[in-house]
Amino acid sequence: MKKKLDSFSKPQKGVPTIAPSVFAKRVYAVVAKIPKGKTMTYKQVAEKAGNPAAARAVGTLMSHNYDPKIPCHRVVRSDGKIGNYNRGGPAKKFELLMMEGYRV
DNA sequence: TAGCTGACGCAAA
DNA sequence: ATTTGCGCCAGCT
Repeated sequence: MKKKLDSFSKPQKGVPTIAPSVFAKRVYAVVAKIPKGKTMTYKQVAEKAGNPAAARAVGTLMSHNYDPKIPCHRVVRSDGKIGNYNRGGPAKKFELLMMEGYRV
């Protein structure tokens, strides 16, 4: 009994892993640093990542990122809206934010 | 290499 | 206050 996890241990090519770009790593680091109960806008994350105008790029990276270490649900839009979510849609994101203490 | 798309942002109407 | 258009960068075909 030592197999089974084989397919789970190795990197699956079917996973939409994003390119290991420098900017991407910056974004991941910033998002991972977001404190619980707080929310950052894509613009803020982009700015911290080093590109204040790469808000779109941040969203693109998040959409391709499925890493649980990246609480992308804490990243919201500057309009005050929640934005999108690749793990169940904006509804799930809304629940998570409320669960963590997000208030309008 | 060039073009299109996209979890955004902001300005103008 | 809401809707439309344009610009932005990164990634994919």
